[in-house]
Amino acid sequence: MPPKGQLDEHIDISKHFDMNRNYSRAIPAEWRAMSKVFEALGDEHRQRLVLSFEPGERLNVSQLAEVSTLARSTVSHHLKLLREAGVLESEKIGKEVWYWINKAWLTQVFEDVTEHLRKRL
Amino acid sequence: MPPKGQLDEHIDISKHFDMNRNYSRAIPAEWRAMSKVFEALGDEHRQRLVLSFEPGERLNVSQLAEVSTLARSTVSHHLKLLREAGVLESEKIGKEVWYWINKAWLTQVFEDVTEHLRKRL
DNA sequence: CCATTATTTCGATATGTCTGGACATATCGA
DNA sequence: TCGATATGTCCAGACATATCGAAATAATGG
Repeated sequence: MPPKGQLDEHIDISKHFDMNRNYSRAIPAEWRAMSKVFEALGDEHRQRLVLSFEPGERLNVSQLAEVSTLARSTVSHHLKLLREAGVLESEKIGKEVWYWINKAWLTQVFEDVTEHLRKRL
Repeated sequence: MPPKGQLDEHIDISKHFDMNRNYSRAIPAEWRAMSKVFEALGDEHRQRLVLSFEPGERLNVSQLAEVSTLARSTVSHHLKLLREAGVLESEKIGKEVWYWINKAWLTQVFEDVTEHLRKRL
């Protein structure tokens, strides 16, 4: 008997489904950007941190650590991941580092993925 | 001039920012649904599996395992997570289990989060 | 300088996730 | 019922992430 995955010589299986065979190829740009976002927002603590912001608001690490149940250093770690994912932006002013939501970019990426979902999936 | 969000030492700190203090409270419904999706799509292999589908297409586990670089049991594991997250749906027909993208629901959830992002963040 | 404050980095440990092979279950046809 | 096929589950090792406190870094004011 043929091993799994091997094709029956009489039938070309490729004609039987249109499956996207690009599995190992590059992921579409809009998904690649979103990939980091998914990863960042997949964690409940990071999600809560993001939801701590009011519209247009900037918050520093101490303020975020204050409402969080985590240690300051841990909050700092999560903020770093959120910033690297593009979810948050930050600016250091004096001793403090202020964070805010990268709203425009985030909205754009979400819309791109939604569009890709609509048209290509 | 003081940067936005910076505090005056003479005045009660609580009056200077509207930070959402509901950190430890319930996460909004649209984010709770999205939470699992984020987690599921945060993994590159799972993302590739999802992107393997052509519009409206149904694929079974063997087909998905075939294009994947992972062992069949591993693919099965990832498919389970994607199904539990609501990204994929499945139906068993005979010996085979067919998977497809839960497009309508997924689109809806993405739009809900985008709306929440627009209006509340 | 020195002390203070805000934040990040480091080190250690705990916890969680990914992975593939072995095994179990389900379905179908002979 | 038996054998083949398709899928799911369990397990254990490898690997990654989360967490905290302590130490290090940076900025400020005296």
